[in-house]
Amino acid sequence: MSRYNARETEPKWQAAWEAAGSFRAERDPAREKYYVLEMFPYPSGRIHMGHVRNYTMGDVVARYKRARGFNVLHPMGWDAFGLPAENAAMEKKVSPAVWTYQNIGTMKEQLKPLGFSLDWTRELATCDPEYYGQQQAMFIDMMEAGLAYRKNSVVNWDPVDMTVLANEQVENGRGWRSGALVERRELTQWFFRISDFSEELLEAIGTLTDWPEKVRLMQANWIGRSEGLQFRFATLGAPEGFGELEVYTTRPDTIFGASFAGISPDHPLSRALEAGNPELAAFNAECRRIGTSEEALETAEKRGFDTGIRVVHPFDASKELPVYVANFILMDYGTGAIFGCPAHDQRDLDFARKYGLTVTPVVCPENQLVDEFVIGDTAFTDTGRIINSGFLDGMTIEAAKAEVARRMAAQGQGELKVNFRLRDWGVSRQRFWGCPIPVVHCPSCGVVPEKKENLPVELPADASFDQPGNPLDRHPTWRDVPCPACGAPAKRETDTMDTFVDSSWYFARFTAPRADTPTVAEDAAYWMNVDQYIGGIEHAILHLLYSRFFARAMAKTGHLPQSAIEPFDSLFTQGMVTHETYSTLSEAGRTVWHTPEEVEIAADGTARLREGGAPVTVGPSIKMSKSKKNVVDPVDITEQYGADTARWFVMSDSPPERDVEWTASGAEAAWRHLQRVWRLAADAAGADELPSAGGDEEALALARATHRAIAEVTAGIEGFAFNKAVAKLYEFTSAVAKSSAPRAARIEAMQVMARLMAPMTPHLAEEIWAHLGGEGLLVAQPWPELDESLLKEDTVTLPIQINGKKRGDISVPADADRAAIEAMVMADETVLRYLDGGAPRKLIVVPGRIVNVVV
RNA sequence: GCGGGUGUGGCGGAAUGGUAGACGCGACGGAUUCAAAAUCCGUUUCUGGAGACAGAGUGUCGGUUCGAGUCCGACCACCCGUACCA
Repeated sequence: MSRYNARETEPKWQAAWEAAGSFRAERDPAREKYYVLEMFPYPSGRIHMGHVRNYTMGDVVARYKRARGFNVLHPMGWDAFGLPAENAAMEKKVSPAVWTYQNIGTMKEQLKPLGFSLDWTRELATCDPEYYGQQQAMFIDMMEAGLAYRKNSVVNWDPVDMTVLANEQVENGRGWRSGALVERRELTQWFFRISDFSEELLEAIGTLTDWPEKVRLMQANWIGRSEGLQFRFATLGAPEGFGELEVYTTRPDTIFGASFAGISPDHPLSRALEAGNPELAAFNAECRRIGTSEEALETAEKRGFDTGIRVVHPFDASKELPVYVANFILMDYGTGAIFGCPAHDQRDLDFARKYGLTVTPVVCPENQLVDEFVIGDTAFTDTGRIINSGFLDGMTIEAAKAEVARRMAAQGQGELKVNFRLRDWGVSRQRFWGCPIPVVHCPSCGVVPEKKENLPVELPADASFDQPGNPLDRHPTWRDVPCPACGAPAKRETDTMDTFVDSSWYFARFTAPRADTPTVAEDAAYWMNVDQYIGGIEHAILHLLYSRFFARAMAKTGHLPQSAIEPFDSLFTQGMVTHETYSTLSEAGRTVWHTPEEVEIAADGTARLREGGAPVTVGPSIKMSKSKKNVVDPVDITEQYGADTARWFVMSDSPPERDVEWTASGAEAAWRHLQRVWRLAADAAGADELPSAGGDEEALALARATHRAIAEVTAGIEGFAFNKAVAKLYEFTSAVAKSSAPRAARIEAMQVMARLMAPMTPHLAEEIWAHLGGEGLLVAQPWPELDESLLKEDTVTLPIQINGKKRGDISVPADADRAAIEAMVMADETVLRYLDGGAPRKLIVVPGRIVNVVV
């Protein structure tokens, strides 16, 4: 018996598919289309198990849908701009473009042998001028449509490297390279008006019925609609021009519990006070060192600075509240100023306790006496009745909110306002390796878009990375250009675009990747939307929200049909591939990460370096990442066992939406199973026709198993439960192996086996198909048809519970009614034993499911 | 901090409120073999018992139900995101 040789077989079928053009997608209005897309990879240099898992899932869907008769679009590209290329440029003296295209070449070489059914003729890379030139054209359209504008905003500034840092590059408030304390610096930057769409993006979540509920929730919370009151305090002792302090609150009902007002360190009032108050200036400087990330700001110790300014309570002029600058108030949300009601907000309470401010409860739980209600260390945030609040006393929270709003409006001091947490999308990056923002700054004309015929504005090939900062800033021949409007000497914008812009429309570009416009109407109309989008849960908010916005912006500027403003019909978020982390400490006390290959794990679980034997700290299993070096190379698996084994393995065991921890042990098992299937096929083909009594019965039993497999595998694939589909294929394999059905029946079973396995293990499936005399390429065959009549069972086994515990079971005809089952149960030996002569207190019969006898 | 998720044998996991542990890995036993590899068959949640069987058991504590891994409440641990990593 010859063994199945993946190394020879896989390239053979890949060549056959290539020659047949099996995966080329052509627009054909006569056929129903299906667009399946996996989030495109960043070309880091090598593919990893996460890619294999992601693209295998998409490929299973693509191949299955093709077998179902759809005209399938399944493209691939590269999310090719980004920081790592610049880091490589600085560290290895290689140009970002060279580094990136080399990586793309390597990764393509590693992907191809996996046999994904991709239309490679549509390949694109976002760093290619062919792609980003069209992006620049859309940027100009968006400027003209009022969707792009400039305003000031803050960045992390490294004062030693004189460069802007990404949040990731800030470690404990210091720059990762220089170690310098980070500052916040204000720059004029480009923004997209995503906040104009807050309400619509929120509303439309309701239409995304084939998205995971968790993603819809996360997006809704991110957009963060709140209904509140915006009002103005009169100030005492504030500088010129700050007679009022405008605050936003969602709890106007607690206004009588207010004990302080708080403003962000970046609030204009705080900035105005800094000049004459060195202490405050120092406090603010320290706050700014926390950086710009919300996480860092929120987890930092809550601190405040009493400005000495007071505000007057809007309903009681005798009450004055101190105004604090507080490090936890974000300038980006609301007005950058709040009032604090410690009794009913935990953060305010912590703050009040720290600075000795009064804590007055103004909402009392219904079941508690007002006199006995005191606030300890926990703020009361539930519902109740208003107390200690003058004219609000006795009201519900809702009534009090309305009353406060009414009186504020009457006093001309405030108004109801709907607020969103979602901020406009800042797209400027002070970096080289991104899509240049196609505008020119002219001393007389101001900000002028580049002429479309001059696009693309290409990145220079000769940038230097020998000093930190953006090389475009110090590249005179690239930077100095005539103004597109008046021709006078002017300067290009040297900021490039956020890489999220690149990934916000690549799905649309795939429908016409070589066009000299961003999209082509007919192609977009035919192929959009993406029917099935697959990617990591880590993109649940930003990438998907930006794409939803961008599709709307493209519709407004005529680049997508209105029907495509929600570009992803169905979304599946796969779990990540995780692995343990291995680290040692360097002499300088810094953490040094090691790859799994560098580490040897002993039987007792302790780990040491293969080289030198130094003890290694084993960290928790987290997302595979280059920076932590906890990566496993799929190329090794593919070379040893073949693509089908790797594909089969990543589809088995773990449910696709869950994280999977990579272990090497299963690959061997997957390979063994594929060998077994091959042997079964070869056996069936070579079997002698044995005249066996009962052959018909055996054949029927095998046909039943076959059709059960068709039903179960189909359900598994349709329901994105690939691990269950795989489990059912294991069972089916077992059934065929044990069957002594005649040759023809076994050949038929194995032909169905090949067709059911084809989405996961396409090469093996083709080989079996050919070996068993199947017509043409299996890839062009339809999905096996199910004969429902073969699924029906004559008898079913019902478990019997006594008091909810299983004590036995009975076999009953499948069509037995309740009364018949009851009679059989009451005659059952086990039941009689437990009843001990008595009558059951209750008898629950769920036909086809279970029987429960309560004694 | 905040938002979202996950938690079941030695391991990955299965289970429309209805037999907890399908399927796979590992382990153990057997067949085949001069022997091994490969392959095939069987056992495998834990505790007690020769066994029939009994008791316990789905992160922790409590609740709803004839019946809870599944529903509700409180907590614990870990993971993802937190707007300049992609």
